[in-house]
Amino acid sequence: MPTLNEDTAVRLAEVFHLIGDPNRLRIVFACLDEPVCVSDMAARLGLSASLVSHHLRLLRAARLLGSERRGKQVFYRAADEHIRSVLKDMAEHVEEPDEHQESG
Amino acid sequence: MPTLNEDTAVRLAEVFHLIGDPNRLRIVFACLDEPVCVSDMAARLGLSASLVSHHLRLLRAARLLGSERRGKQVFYRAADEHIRSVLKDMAEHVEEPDEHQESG
DNA sequence: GTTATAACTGAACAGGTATTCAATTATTTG
DNA sequence: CAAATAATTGAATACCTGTTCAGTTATAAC
Repeated sequence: MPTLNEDTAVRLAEVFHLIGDPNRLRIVFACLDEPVCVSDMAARLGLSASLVSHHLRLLRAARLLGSERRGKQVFYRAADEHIRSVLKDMAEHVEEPDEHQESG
Repeated sequence: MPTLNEDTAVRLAEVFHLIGDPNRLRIVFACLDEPVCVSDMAARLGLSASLVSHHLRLLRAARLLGSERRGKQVFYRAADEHIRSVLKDMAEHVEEPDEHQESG
């Protein structure tokens, strides 16, 4: 994997930028395995519905989440398997102690 | 993987935030497989040495990169295998067409 | 129709941050 | 020592973004 194409870098970075916010990351995690409606999400995460909705719009626009309306409620869920994989891998990295490195 | 611990979310998001900038992402990619010195990196990416250095400091502080001085030059390289895995997975996600989703 | 609930939207604001420029610190060479 | 190259640092700035608040739209129940 050599130097990264500038255009690809921008698109990739956009995705990382989105999950680079704690609340947005928690939102993605919340609907990783099952669809969750906005109000439940807000309650579970202790955030306002407005804030959650703002974040959901961004996540959906980037196709990280998909949405489906059921009556008055709108359910969101993680889009695909890649997201799951990425989050799991990165979680491992964070948990890890510090081997790998010769200077800080 | 249920709701994400708030503290873990913050630390995870910090990592994603770092590679959520196009230039920083390209920097990580540039030294993914081999150590690269700052000046080479700057030249290759078309960025000032100062800017690259600023970004490198953040990446190193988060232990995404490791550094090693060789004479006048300082070489940086990606820290471990997780980074590679995450970037590869996410690259796939970006390349993918749009299956998965019932509403935009 | 009205009322109630769920979600979305826009404006506004505070705090954060990517970038540049100038100056400074290493390290090597003459 | 001085000169040259490599890299780091700090301040300044222009831009971006997460959050809140108030208002609006959509759906369901009465």
